[in-house]
Amino acid sequence: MNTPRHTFTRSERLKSPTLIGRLFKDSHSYVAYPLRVVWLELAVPPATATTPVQVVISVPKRNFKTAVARNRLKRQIREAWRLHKHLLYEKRADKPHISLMLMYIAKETLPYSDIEAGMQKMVRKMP
RNA sequence: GUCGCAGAUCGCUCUGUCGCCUUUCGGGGAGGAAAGUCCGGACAACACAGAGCACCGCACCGCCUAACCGGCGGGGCUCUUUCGAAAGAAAGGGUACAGAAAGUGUCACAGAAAAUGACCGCCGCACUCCGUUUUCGGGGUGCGGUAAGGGUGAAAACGUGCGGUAAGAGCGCACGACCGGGACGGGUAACCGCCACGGGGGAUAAACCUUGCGGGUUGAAAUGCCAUGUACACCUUGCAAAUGCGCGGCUCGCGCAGCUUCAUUCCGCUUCGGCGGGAGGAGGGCAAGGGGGGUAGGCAGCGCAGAUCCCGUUUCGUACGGGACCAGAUAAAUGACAGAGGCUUCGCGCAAGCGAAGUACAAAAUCCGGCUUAUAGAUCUGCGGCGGUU
RNA sequence: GGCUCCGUAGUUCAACGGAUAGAAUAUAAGUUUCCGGAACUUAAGAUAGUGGUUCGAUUCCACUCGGGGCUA
Repeated sequence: MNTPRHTFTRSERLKSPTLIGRLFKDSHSYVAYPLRVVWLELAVPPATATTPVQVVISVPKRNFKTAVARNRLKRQIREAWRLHKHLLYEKRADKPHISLMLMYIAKETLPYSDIEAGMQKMVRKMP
């Protein structure tokens, strides 16, 4: 058993505005508190993709007014994704590529342990 | 030492594990405000004969500056404190501070009157009534004169004194205050001092306005460039079919006929291989080469650069030399977690120390110069008060 | 990123620079009713904040805070 490398490079991020627009139009979603998960299967993966999943992380300005608070939450979510994404990769080893959006929906800042628990729940609920 | 005010500076550190962006592969990687976007520029594209009007902005003076509604210094006005009997002086703060003698507007309530000021009062004249019966005194009505006195008000038509008058009045005079243009002295100037002359006009321009000065417009999502494909306009060549007519909302689409084709279906004939006809579907070109616009996306603009800062020399305008600073992301990198330490406050303790809590505000988005706002805590300088020591 | 507009009771709107900021509706109390509704009477409730101009500011000016719209 080789230990997976917990990386998070540029090609693993979802950047295309058109794809993100499709994510909001026709997609599946569920809640793994404190995260809301929006995802979409793509038959043809984008050219920039090198991994089974491309992810975008979002924290709404409505709930967190200052950029400092939003940045810290996004970084914590990113770390949780980085350390747990291999579980989702194993689960979806022979299924199509997906675009994934993780939105932070709690009204206040929660400790990192809660975000980590939400990330594990997200992997369990993903089909 | 402590408290207050003003100014200036700094604004947590280290280790481990796992990561991110960038790179010339050595390395580098948020701020004093990166914020608000309130001013001014650099830079870029477009426009551009000259002048005027309109619109917007600015408004005491000098200097700094690439420039500014910025900074520094000065002047005027004004407020506070201290000293002083007062005049005034000192210190500190504020100041959008051109023009009210170009014109227009507004000035609530109160008050006689708020800008052509006569309500009461005072004075004169005429008529009349009463007392007195000589003069005179008092009242009423009318016509005039008068800004000395009057409750008001934010503001009341220069102030004090003398003269003057029927009563009064800058009506006249003296002194003083204010305004105007002028001489002299000081100052680069704003302005200040002083002298004589003239004047009598409330406030408000962050009301309209007038005067002077400035402003071409748009902003890095500007702008320039590259360009994937079983996508597309157009051109050439080749390929057995790929043409004609009509309609509509007419660079596009639809319908009908013809043409080509079919792992479809029906009928007829059949030597069971097929052939002919009808229905239905599909096709409005394809391939190769050229080639343009440009979507997704990418590159430049965008930083080892500079109106930057420091030091030294200098002919003190400046020039030269040396050094410092050194992010470059684009659905957004500059971190997450764990541990240790520092600092502040509180509690316990004689003390050493122990424990608990806190450690701000806020994150680049082309780049500079300012302004404004947020900010735990720390350091330095100056001034003042209080206490202690010498 | 740039440009631009707005902020008045809980809500929707008024108010030439002039008295104690007005109206509707909502809220509360009372009258009426067997009870409720409706009606009537009464009360409470606001100029986003700070500073300035002015005798006087919701109004004029500056800054701050909050919200909306336009543009690509």
